[in-house]
Amino acid sequence: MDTNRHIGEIPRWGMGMMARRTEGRPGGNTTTRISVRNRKTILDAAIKVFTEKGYDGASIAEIAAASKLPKANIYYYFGTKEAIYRTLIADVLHEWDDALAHLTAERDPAEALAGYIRAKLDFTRRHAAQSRMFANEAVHGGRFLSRTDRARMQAITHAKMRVFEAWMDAGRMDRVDPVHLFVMLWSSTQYYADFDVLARNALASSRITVDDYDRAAETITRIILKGCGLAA
Amino acid sequence: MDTNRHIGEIPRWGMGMMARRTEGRPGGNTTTRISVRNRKTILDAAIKVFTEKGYDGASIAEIAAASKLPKANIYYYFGTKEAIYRTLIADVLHEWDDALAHLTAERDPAEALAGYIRAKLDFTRRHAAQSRMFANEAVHGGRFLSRTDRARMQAITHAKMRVFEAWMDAGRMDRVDPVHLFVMLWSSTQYYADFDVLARNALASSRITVDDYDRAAETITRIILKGCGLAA
DNA sequence: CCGGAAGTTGACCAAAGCGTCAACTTTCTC
DNA sequence: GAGAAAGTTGACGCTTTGGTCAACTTCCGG
Repeated sequence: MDTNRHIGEIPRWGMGMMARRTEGRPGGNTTTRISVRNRKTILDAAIKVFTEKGYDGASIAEIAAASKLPKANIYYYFGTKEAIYRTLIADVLHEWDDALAHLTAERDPAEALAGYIRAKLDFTRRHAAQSRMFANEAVHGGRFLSRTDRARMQAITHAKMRVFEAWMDAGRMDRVDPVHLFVMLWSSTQYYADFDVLARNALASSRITVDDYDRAAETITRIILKGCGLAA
Repeated sequence: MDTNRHIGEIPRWGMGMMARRTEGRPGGNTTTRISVRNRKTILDAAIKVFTEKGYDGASIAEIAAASKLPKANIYYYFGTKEAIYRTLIADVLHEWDDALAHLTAERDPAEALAGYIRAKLDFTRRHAAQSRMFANEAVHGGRFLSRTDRARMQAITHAKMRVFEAWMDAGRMDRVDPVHLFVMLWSSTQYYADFDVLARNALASSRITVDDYDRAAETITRIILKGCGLAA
């Protein structure tokens, strides 16, 4: 209903099976100077457009305009709108791993949590567009999150929940439900990027500054740490 | 670029000025049995569609199908897609006030906060679709949030922040930044509805149950209260 | 039970959307 | 520097979409 719309069941091009488009695209797999540069240009432009308009609202024409390349050229590198989007989603998913790396069972819980909160807020501040793009995807039910993506996310989340549990077992923090603690961490650190308008409205300012992020980090850290029985 | 597309600068219908559409619509203002029923039918169907697809992704044809009314009939009651959407957004905005009513300076802070968290989670659970629709609107920068809407939200938020400050001044809770406390409350209670896919993934279940919501309420309440120096 | 208001609806329109294509130019490779 | 591979692009096809319209039926107060 989205893609392949007027192509129907039977491929019209020669060659066997599907192939073509996304994979097998003419410029889809090349790694030449030009192709690398152009793919980057396109993805950068696409982030902006997808962030502002969402998947459905974004048009290839707009991405073309933003990247200053003709529409047909976009199709030369990415066979479909979906292919561009999926690439971007996969990217952001991987980029979150860095912040998560803070949470290891060996570290001091207070230190680790504080580090995580700070790293996560830092990331969302610097990559607000991607953050929002992902938020949009999630709000729409994760239509383009593959089974693998979900499994990966789940594995990582659960690994971190086991870290919390290890801390609790060792009596190093209060016993709380790890899932919901994780949600609190995740949601409060995402908020400023994902719901920028609302945050700005609450802060009564036209832009969220680095100072705002600092204060957010401090407040969230203090409440979470104390809330989990971790002395400051 | 969205609406009024092929109408251009000059209205084509007779009558002076704009008028027509949204306001002045034929069936736009009537309060007959039939019109009330149909408007409700349409809005109910529209919530579903807008929630799933977002503003841009939703099509009137789809809303028509979902409400089992012909497309032209939708236009009889709502002049534009935007009019339907705006109505829905305005509605949800008002419905949040109820939960907020918990937060008054006179009440015991611990009790008030616990009540708020519970009420908010309850609301998002029962009106998950609207919640998500609003989240989607916010993620897209609040294109359809009028100046009045924003002002109202800001006024309410700030009023509640003053409640927090009153509690702090009276030494009834720790001194923390009220904006960011508010964000923590808001974001963690919205998460389960807005990011349903992610929450389900973390919970490793196919549906978020009432029990899940209970555990969420308990965990969030405990961490926030203790985190703000409020004895359980 | 009549006349006007309210409601219903199929057919239609123009714009915008995604994706295609074939001809052309630039860039490599040997 | 010639031939092949890679890249470029304007014009085009078909579908969907928001919105309109005019003819028709139903409803309701007097």
